[in-house]
Amino acid sequence: MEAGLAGRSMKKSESTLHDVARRVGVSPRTVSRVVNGESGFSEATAERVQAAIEELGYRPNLLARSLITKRSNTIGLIGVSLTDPFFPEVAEGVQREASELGLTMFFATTDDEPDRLTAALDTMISRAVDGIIAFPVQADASPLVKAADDGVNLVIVHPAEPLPGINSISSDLKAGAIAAVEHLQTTGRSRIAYLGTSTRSPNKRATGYIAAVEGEPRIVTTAPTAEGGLAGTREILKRWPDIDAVFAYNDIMALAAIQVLNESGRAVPNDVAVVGFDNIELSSYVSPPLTTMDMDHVTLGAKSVRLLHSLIENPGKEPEQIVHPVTLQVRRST
Amino acid sequence: MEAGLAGRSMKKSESTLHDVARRVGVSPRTVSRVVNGESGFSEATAERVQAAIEELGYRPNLLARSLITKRSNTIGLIGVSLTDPFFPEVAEGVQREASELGLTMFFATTDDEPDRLTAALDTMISRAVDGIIAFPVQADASPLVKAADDGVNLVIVHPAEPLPGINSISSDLKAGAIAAVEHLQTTGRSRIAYLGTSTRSPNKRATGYIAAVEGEPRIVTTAPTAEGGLAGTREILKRWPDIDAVFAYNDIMALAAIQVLNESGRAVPNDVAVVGFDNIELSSYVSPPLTTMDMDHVTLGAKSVRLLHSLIENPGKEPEQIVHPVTLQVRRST
DNA sequence: GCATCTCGCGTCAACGTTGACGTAGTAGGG
DNA sequence: CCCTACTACGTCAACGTTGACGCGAGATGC
Repeated sequence: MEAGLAGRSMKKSESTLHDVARRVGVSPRTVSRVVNGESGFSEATAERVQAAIEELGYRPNLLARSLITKRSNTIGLIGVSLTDPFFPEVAEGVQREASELGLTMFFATTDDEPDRLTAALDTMISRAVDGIIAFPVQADASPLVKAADDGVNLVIVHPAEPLPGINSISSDLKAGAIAAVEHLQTTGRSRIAYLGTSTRSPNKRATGYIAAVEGEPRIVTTAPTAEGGLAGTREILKRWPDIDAVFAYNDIMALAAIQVLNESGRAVPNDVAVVGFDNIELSSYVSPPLTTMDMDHVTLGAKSVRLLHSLIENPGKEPEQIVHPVTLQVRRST
Repeated sequence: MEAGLAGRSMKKSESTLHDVARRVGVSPRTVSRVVNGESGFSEATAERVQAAIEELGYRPNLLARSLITKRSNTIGLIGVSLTDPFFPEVAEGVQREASELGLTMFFATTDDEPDRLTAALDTMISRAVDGIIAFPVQADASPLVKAADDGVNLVIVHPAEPLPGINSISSDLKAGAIAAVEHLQTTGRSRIAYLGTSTRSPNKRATGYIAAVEGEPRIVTTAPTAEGGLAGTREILKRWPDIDAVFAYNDIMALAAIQVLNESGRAVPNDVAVVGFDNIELSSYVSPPLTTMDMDHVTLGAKSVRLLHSLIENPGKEPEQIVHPVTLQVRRST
């Protein structure tokens, strides 16, 4: 209501509980009760306090609140890089679920450098996060293990190796591989090759393939890249020219396989069916669109928040290792 | 050194400056000085303090520190969704630069809902961020304007419309369009059509095209989607069958254009050259790989952090509108 | 009519840190 | 020998909030 040169950039000096209290003529403690919806105040005071809050543009200072309550309602998310194809999806799921649960999210990436992982953990812990979700990929997980031992609420998404005693959530890769092979079998394929990779020793996809395939497994291992896929597929055709299906370790390799199969005069899917793994975006754009296994990273992220939340709410809860199903995405390559 | 049932999950009770101080036999204030690298302590005490910090696993409580210093060394990043094709790149650039500057990042998405934008701003401000970067896309920017008026350090990336008095950073779309057209001209094309869209009124790309093209502009506007691209390109061919180049509003439309051109018996790039805009990932995988304009979102994100940082360090700094260049990515479609 | 309870507050201390200021002891200058 | 300056601390209050507790007034129970 004041005349003059108001407007423009009035840097509103943050007001506090005390300012509101003074305005209304009650104690700060009473304002605090109203703000937090506790009991112990009359309807009339509540209204006057609310009015004063509006007028002053009061916002609670969550730092001060957290300092005393020992709860910040924040969680941290640590990943490798947003240029990784899956991490944005995981982060999206984390963000959605966190927002749903009223949690604010810290975010950091490590580029798989152990020092940066340690640094990210340190700052987040120093900022009193209630818990941390990590999607560490290849990196050395020992800083994470140490944090968990220190009592930090921690959930690891897709740990590279099993970490007993630590909360984690992984995709059911073996079941996914079995589903892929079974899909090929039910669509009439019987000579199914596995275009695999040997980078990690106990490869769950390979295990699933071996469990599901009938007769002698046809396995070639190579690098998990486009080049590896090209070479590996040629090797497969040389060793078993009569195959009628290829199950690949990932979509990039599957696309390479399609290319080699076409070059060799085999039509996909008529002569040879191809199933990939990962459901990268590209796989729905190529011709023929690729049948593949989808890990549903968004849901994976959301689930990891729910797990973390249950840790926060139930201190001393026993660690849990959740497996998340992988679903078949049927397109035109099978 | 203690025997017994130690190990396992020793929830290390957070230690404070007081604990360290007691251990060393100095005052907390002295420990604080050592931790912050201030002056006023001897080399000997510093060493003993450091040792005690190690032993106790002391971490400064950044909430308490921020509460009193009024600086949190945190910034917030608000975007629409990580499923948006560009936001992860912006976020990656923001994260890298923030990490470089010692800033911790809050993160939130809005799905273009104004209420969620307001909510994200509110919590971040309540958590005393030093500044906020927003990548709002279509949403109503008024909550952002209000925040800026309240004195929040704010940088908007790619504001939908110019917001005078507010710090922003945008891609130089007009210059990009000019560069695209000039590239076509220098490679010998003279009858260049623009496959545009009419969603936003003063379209910078259209302006650039009109400025650079020689003779009468050939413009068709349609929806900025694959379907729009198909229909628009057919319209172009009907009206100007003799065109030798198409400049599209975005890559999706450019890819649709290539498809229609091929169907009409025109070879790309031999008969007609095509330039897109955005440099989406897909554009390097298609055949022929698409020549397009790259907005370099990672650098854009990094620059926005530097701008925000300068705001934080220089209170009262005049608002700045930065334009970031768009670069030509030549591939095989031209 | 008195004890008891509940409501609607207020008071005080504490969370872990740093800013402002004080001070004992030593060094150096004249 | 005194004054000044500096070093190496310590003390105290404050940041904005909430937990623990206290207390008077009115309602309720018997």
